[in-house]
Amino acid sequence: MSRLFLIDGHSLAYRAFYAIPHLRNSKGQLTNAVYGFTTMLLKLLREESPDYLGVVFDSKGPTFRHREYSQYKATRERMPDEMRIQLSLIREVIDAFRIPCITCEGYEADDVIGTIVKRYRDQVDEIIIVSGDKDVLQLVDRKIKVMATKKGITDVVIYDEERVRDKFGVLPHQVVDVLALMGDQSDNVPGIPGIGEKTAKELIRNFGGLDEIFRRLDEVEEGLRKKILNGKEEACLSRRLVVIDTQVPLHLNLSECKVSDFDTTKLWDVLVKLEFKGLLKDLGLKGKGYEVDYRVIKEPASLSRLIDSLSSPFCIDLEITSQNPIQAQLVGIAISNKPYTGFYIPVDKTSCLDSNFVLQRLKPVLEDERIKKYGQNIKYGILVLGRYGIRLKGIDFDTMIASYVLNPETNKHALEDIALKYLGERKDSYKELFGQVPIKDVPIKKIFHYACSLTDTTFRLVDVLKQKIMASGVDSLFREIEMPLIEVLADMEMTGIKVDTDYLKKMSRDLGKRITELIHEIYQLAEEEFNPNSHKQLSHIFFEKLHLPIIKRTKTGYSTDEEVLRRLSEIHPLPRLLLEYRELTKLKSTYVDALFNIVNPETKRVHTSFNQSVTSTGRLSSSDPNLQNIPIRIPLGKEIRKAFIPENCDYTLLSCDYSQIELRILAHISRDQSLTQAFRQEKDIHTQTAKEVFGVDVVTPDLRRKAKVVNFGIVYGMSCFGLSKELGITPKEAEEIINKYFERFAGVKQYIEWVINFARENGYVKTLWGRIRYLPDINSKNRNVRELAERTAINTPIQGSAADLMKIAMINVRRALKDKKTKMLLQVHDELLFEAPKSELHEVVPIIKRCMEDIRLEVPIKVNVASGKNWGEIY
DNA sequence: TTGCTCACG
DNA sequence: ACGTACGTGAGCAAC
Repeated sequence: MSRLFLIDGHSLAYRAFYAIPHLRNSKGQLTNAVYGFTTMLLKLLREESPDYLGVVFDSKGPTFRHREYSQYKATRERMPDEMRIQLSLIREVIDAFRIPCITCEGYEADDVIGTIVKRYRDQVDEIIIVSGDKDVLQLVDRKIKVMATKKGITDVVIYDEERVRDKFGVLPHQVVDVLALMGDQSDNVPGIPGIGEKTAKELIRNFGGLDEIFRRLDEVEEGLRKKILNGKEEACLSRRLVVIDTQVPLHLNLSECKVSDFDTTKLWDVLVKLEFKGLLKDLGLKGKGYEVDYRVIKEPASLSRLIDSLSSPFCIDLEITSQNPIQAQLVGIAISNKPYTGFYIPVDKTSCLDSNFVLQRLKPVLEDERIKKYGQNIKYGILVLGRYGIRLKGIDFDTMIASYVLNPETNKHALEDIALKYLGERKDSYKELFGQVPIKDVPIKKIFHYACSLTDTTFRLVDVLKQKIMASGVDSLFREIEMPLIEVLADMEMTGIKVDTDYLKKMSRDLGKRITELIHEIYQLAEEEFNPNSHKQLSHIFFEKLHLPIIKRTKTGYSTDEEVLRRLSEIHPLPRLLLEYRELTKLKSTYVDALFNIVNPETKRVHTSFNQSVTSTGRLSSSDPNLQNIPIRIPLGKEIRKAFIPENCDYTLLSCDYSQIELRILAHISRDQSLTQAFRQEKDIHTQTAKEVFGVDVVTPDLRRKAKVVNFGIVYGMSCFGLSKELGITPKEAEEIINKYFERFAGVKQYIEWVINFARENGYVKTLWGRIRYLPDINSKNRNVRELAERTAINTPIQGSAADLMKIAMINVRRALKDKKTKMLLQVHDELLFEAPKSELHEVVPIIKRCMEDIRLEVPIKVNVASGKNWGEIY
């Protein structure tokens, strides 16, 4: 049985465009319609295996219908530009599938489809029209069906004769008569005024067709008859407009629609361009083939030859047993120093190349500053090599970091992502190649190719990324800040911070006891046992059993967050208990117990990971454990900080934090008179703001608090609603405060307007040190989306410049402390934490202060220094 | 995996 | 009429 499928191209593209709201490639181009269209096409090919397939598009110019009726489709909204630009990409995809795109000048897709249906209905067993448009239902008969998208992009429904009758109450060939009577809003087809869907269908059901109605008008009830008589002309016109023309002068041969293999090269190119990684994988497409020369180093002599050849830049990657660099064991080393080549040195205790031997041989090269090293996530390599007593030097280019400075917004900086994006090569990840098999159990003859391909690809990426970095103007950010920072972070991670495990143990016990008590009290008040961690069960108790008022909703139900609980505790004792329960369990599970479990039992130190390629603004992030969110605001939480201690009693912890760094940056960027003056005169900035905004001379603590909230809000691009909620005042009052602020700090207002404009015109914003963040949504038609982009445009230069500044300081501090015993341990965005011998304090404090403050801006930069016997007692 | 909540700057 | 402050990571429940 042979089947022909005819797709209404525009109809399907529209459906895809609206079904998939946001999808962009890394260049910010909208690709939602192409993606949806391609997915649907692929699904159709797979599930229906059509014998013949064609995609039909409307022609560009006016059609005979426009000549017939000048108002035809006049109310139709113009195709959105974001959609229009995707049409040619859709055609490229169709082309790559070797499917014909069919159009005919002066005719709509429906007419072309109708013509094809009529012409070839005898040559195939079945024709299926794929369209979201109901007009084509008129073509349905025994052999012709319509496949319509129901909702989303994959849900479809098939209309055959019976289904049309069930759904519309008339036979397929009667559809045109129904439309002639009721009209079609979307095409601006008039129909008869006063006759809607219901009446139209009933008339056609009773009379069989339009002509029959006019012949037997006397049988129609009087009011309706009048309408029909008056509207006769419109009805006839409408009918001519909705009837599909099946006599289109079309040059097409059925054989052109014969489905064949797709053009892999073309498909590869277009899918890479669009960055549809999932589809590439789905289709099993590989990049263009290329010859590689990958070798295994099996004995000392060839190792020597390799080492001798390593005089120019090379790329290195370590194959290890674990994700965690602290416990990772070396399995092999891959090296590439020319494109398309690679060497793999397996290290094994049992062979003559054991890890110590190989590393000792490589050490002089690895530690040679003059020989440049390339790598992907080099920090990891530094940490592993550090454990083998090797200090990697000459670190020149990290492809992961390069990808990050090029586009900090994405989280796709894995080698597979970068290779696809910049080389157009699809790489298999370890998991795809070897699954769950541990690296030690993968035979060398398989792993060597994988390992060499990693270094080879990384090596070849360097040139491409260098070009991109120059073109984006982020070269000095990359060279002078991000690359040097890698070693600083590696040092800090290696050092770690000491934790008082006995103290944590006791705290865990105490918290545990109190939590048990609380649970009992909660059960009593709730009069039943339930899991207080379960948001669902809790909502049930609060809002269905106790009928407490609903304060806030979440996407899926009722909110029970802190604000809600606080307000509910005014009227019921249970929420208060829940608040305490939440606080204690959070502290216990997230901090006390988690920290205890991750401490190195021998050294009693924890080693966090500082990630350099995560945030969109340029900040660092910390994980495993996250040491950037250790409690400080709430009193009990602060107790946890006391668990962080110096190595021994000769040492002390030293904290150096930037004072009001973001507001100082704002003062610098905006050059605002009042703001810069306040900082130059070393005024308390919140007090000063309060004076200006509230117009008072004596600032009460409460007014200062309010001004502080305003200052925070400014940096975030707040709305009057946001401020009103934060201060517990009406939006009107908040608006007055904001207006007053902008009146007194006009430079800040100007900055905000300027930066939003800059983003609109350029599609990105920049920090003081040239870090870029793209904002593709800045011109979005969706207000919420656009306004978020505007707030981001305001905030990113501020937050990001502060991050840049801190990174510069860290690099300088490390260099200045090179010969000191004092060690940098942690960075918490605006604070650096050190471990210093008490005897060295007087020496290092001025050094650190100078490094951190020595950045010339319009306003002075100030660092507060404090020390203590644990992290909790510093402040 | 997603959603909610909550710890930090 | 709607939804509304920037940037993170982690634990837990429920699917």
